[in-house]
Amino acid sequence: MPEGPSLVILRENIASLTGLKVREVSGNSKQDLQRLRGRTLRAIRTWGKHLLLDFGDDLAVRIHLLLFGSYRIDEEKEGKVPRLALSFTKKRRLNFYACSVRFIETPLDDVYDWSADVMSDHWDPKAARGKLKSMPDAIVADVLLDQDIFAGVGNIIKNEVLHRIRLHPETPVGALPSRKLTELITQARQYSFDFYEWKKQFVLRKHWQVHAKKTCPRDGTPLSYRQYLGKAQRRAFWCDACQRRYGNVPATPATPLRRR
DNA sequence: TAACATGTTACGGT
DNA sequence: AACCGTAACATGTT
Repeated sequence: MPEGPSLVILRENIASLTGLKVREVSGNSKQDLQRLRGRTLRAIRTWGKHLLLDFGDDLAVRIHLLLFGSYRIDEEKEGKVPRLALSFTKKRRLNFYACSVRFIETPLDDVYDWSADVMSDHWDPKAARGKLKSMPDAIVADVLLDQDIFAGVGNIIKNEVLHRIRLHPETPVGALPSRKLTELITQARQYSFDFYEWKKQFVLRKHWQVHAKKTCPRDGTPLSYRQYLGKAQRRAFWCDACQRRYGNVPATPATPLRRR
């Protein structure tokens, strides 16, 4: 559920709540939810993996679904206590479960750098390039997950983008030829839009080339897999035959199993 | 069925 | 202060 494109879909699914007034609020969030009572939902925005319910007058609710979060529109989830349940006028409802809920009491434009959001109209590839230039030693698997650079990109998108551009996950940013760096930035956004379309059509999974796969779709080469790769310590799937590693950086030894 | 996963944050230690 | 590693959280799926 929770990568950037899924949040855009969520935003679109609840767009019809814009302009409605909150009649009742409940939920097990620690925020003072009753402050929302009687307020009008002025706008719904997203930034990366954040859903932003803007109630105006410097009060917005930030929802982050993390790994397990979910939502329901105009219905309840059987046997689950909502973290936040909003009842609106016109008998509309919106529930969120197992997620992070926080108030933001600063204008959203002051808090968020919209140019970093790969799904945003304000996405700025040049800004991303500048940030990447300042961190030559970081590996590409880590920078794709860096929300200050590629807000909305998650682990699936990371793995798929790197395969699409035939780039090894452990390549340091500084070792990338200029054109490859351009591809990385371009495809971080392009793949996210492909993800968005496939997700809407319920065909996302079948388009996965490497994520959670065993062999490379190009020629059946067994994929390499590391459970905890890079600083982010996330799963990486890649093909050593077609994903090139740049730079004279020795392959890192297999990551020791992280204690869990 | 136990382990894991599309994610992040809080906290303690250095 | 900045950085690092670990625990914690939560739930559907395999």
